Amino acid sequence: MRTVTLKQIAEELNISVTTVSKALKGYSDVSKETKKRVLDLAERLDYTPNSFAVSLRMRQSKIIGVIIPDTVHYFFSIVIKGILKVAEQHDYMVILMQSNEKFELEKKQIDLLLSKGVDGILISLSNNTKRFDHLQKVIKHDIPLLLFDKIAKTVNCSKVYIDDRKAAYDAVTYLINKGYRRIAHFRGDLNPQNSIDRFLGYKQALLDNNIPFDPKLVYMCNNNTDFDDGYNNAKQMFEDHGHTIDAVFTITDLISIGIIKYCDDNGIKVPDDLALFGFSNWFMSSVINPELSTVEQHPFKIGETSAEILFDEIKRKLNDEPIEYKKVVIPTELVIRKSSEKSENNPIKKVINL
Amino acid sequence: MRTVTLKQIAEELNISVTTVSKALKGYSDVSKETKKRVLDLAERLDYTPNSFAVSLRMRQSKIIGVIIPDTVHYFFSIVIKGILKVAEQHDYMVILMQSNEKFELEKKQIDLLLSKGVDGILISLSNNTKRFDHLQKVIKHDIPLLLFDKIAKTVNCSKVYIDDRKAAYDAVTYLINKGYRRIAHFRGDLNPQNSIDRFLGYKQALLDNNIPFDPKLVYMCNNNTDFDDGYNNAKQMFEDHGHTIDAVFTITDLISIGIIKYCDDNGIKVPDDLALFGFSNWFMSSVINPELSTVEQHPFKIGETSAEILFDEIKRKLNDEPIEYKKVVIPTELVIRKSSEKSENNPIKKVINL
DNA sequence: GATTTAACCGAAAACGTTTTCGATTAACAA
DNA sequence: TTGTTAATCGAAAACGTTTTCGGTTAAATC
Repeated sequence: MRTVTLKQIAEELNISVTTVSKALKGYSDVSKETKKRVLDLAERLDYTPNSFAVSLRMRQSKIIGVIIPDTVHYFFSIVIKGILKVAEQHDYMVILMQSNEKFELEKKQIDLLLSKGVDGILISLSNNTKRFDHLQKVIKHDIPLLLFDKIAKTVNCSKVYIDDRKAAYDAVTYLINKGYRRIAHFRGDLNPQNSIDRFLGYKQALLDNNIPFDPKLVYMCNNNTDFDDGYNNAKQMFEDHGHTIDAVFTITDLISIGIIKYCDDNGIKVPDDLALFGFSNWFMSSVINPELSTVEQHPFKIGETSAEILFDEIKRKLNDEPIEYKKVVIPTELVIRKSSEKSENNPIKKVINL
Repeated sequence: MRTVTLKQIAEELNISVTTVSKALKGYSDVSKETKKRVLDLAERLDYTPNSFAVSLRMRQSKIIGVIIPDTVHYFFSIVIKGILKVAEQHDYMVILMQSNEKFELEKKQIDLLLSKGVDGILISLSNNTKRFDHLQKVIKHDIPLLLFDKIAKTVNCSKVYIDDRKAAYDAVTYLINKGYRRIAHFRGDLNPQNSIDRFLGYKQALLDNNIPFDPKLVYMCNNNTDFDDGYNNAKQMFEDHGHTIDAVFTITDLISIGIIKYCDDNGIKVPDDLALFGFSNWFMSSVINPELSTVEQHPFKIGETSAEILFDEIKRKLNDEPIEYKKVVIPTELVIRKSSEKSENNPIKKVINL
C-alpha cells in the first residue's frame, strides 16, 4: 500500500501541489470549489501528511522526550500518566527513556533525544548524576528543558518538585504531637537531594520540639527497590536499642513495609509497640496491615504540571516570546492511617527525659 | 546555537556535500585524507545528522510505538521496562501511549503512530476493543505489528502472551491437591479474553478432579484498579455461603488483597479459614500478610520478547525477507506463599461429598 | 477604454539528507 | 600514441512538505 502524497492528489485533480497544500491548510486563496475537491479526494484516499517532511520543513517534531530513572516505580508510573494525558491534549507524543539510575546512560539518552529533534525534554535525574554538562547542552541547543522530582538546583531551567524538607518536618511533627518522643529515621542514600532534605526535615522537627537529635537513631538504607533494607535495619535497630524506640519515620513507604514485615515476624505490634510513618503513598500502603501513614506527593499533578509548563515554553519559543523559568512546588499532604495511631487503651508509655 | 549541517562542513572544507556525507558514512570512494578532514571537523563542530531529513530520505523513523491500557500497573510498568531495554539495544526509541481502556482512544493513537511514521507497533488491547479495523489498517500499511498480553486471536500478526487457561488450571489444581475442595472463583469482566480463559481453566481443573462446578461460587469483579471489588464480593460470598468455602482463586492479586482486607476486618484467618490464590504476582503480594500465592507472568520477558520479535520483523522488512508471524507463549509459574498453605495443626476439615 | 482590484493559482525555493551516475584525473599498459 | 583502469569527487535527483512571491484572469471602477 503506497502512501498517498500531495503530489498524487495534485496530479489526480490536475492542479499544483501548492494549491493542494493550501486547500488542506485552509488558506484563503483557494476557491471554494477546488478546496472541496481537494478535501474530498484527500478524505477518500485517506491522506495523511508525511510527518518527516513536515518536521523537516517546520523544524518541529511534535515529540517531547521524558527520562526517568525507572518505570517500575509506582510514583513514576503515575507521573508518566500525567505527562501522557497533557501531551495528548497538546497533540504531542512522548518518547520515554529510563536511565536505570546510571549517569552515563542518562547522558547518552539526552544526546539521542537531541539528535531526534524533540521539541522539549522532561527529566528526573538519576541518583548518580552529579555533573550537569548534558543538561547544559540541552539549554545551549535552545530546547526547552524541565527537571522534576529529582532536580539539580544549579541548572537554569524550570523545575517541578515537592518540598521534601517540609513534608518530612510535618510528618515528624505529627508524630511528636501524637506523643511519640523517641523517633528513629531510616534515611536514604546521600546522593539524591530528596533524602538529604527529608533527613533535615526530620532533624529540624525534633529540634523545634526540644527533642535532642540522636545520630544513633538514624539508619541508612541505600536500596530502594526491595524491602530488605527496612527489614534488616529494623533488626539492627532492635538490637541496638531494644524496645525503647517509639516510632520510625522512613524515607519511603517501602522501608516502612520492611519494618512491618520484621515486626510481624517477631511479634512486635504496629503501631502499639512501634509507630511507623512512610513517604510517597505507594499503592500498597493502603493495603498492608496495618495501613501505613505516609506523605502524599501527588505524582499525577507533578506530571501534569511539568508537561504544562514545558508545552508553554515550547509555544513561547515558537512565538519568539520571552521565557521565564518557573519553579513550582507541589504541596504535599500527610495521609494518616493506622500505623501511626496508637490505640486508646494502649497509650504511649515510653517518654524519655527531655 | 545554529545546528550544523553537511552543507556547512562542506563549505568550510571547500568540498561537496556529497563527499562529506560519504566520508561520514564510510564510503570507499573518499580519499583517506579528505575523510580525516571531514571526520575531524564534524567531531569539532559536534555534528549530528538531522533526523527529520534522514527519516524523510530513508523512510525510517527509528521509533516504535507502544500502546498499553494503563501505565499505572505493576505488570505493564515491567513490560515497558523490558521493551525499553531491547529498544535501546537496537538503537530505537519508544513512543508510549496509553489507551485508558478506551477503544476510541486506542484507535486514534494507532492513527497518530501511523502518521508519525513509526517503524513498528506493540500493543496490548484495551478491554473495550472488540473490533479490529484499526489493527488491520496497520497491517495494510505494511507496518510490523505485534500484540502482547491482551491479544486478538483473529488478527493476523505476531503475538506474545501467556496461557491463561493453563495457568489458572495449574493454580486451581494446586489448591485441589492441597486438599481444598470447595473453591470459589472471583472472575473478571467478560471482555478481555484473559478473564474468560482463567475462568475456563478454573472450571476445567474442578471437572478433571471430579469436583462439580457450581456457578454460585463464581463472583464477578469488573473493576481492577481498586480492591473494593474483592472486599465486597468477599462479604457477599460469606453471606451466601457462610463459612463453607475452602479457598478462592481470583482473577488478579488485587482481588485477593481485597478479600484479605475483608477477612482482616472480620476475624477470618487466611489461610486457615480461607485459602487464597491470586494471579500476576504484583509486588505487594510478597509484602502483604499473609503473603499471597499467585501466578508469575514474567512481564519483563513478555516485553523483551515482544520487542525482539518486532525488531526482527522490521529488519526483515527492510531486507525484503519473508516474514512469518510468531506466536510465543511465555511460560508461567506458580508462586507458592502462605495464603494457600494451611498450617499443620489446622488441616482442612471441610470436604464435601463427591 | 483604461486602470485598478480581487480572486485564484502555481513556480520555485527551502528544509538536510542519501545515493546514483557520470566526470575527471593520473597512472599504467599496450 | 591510444586505451584501460583505479581513485576520487560532485551534480543532481529524490524524499514530501510549506510558504513566498509573482502571474493570470475577470470583474469592478474611473
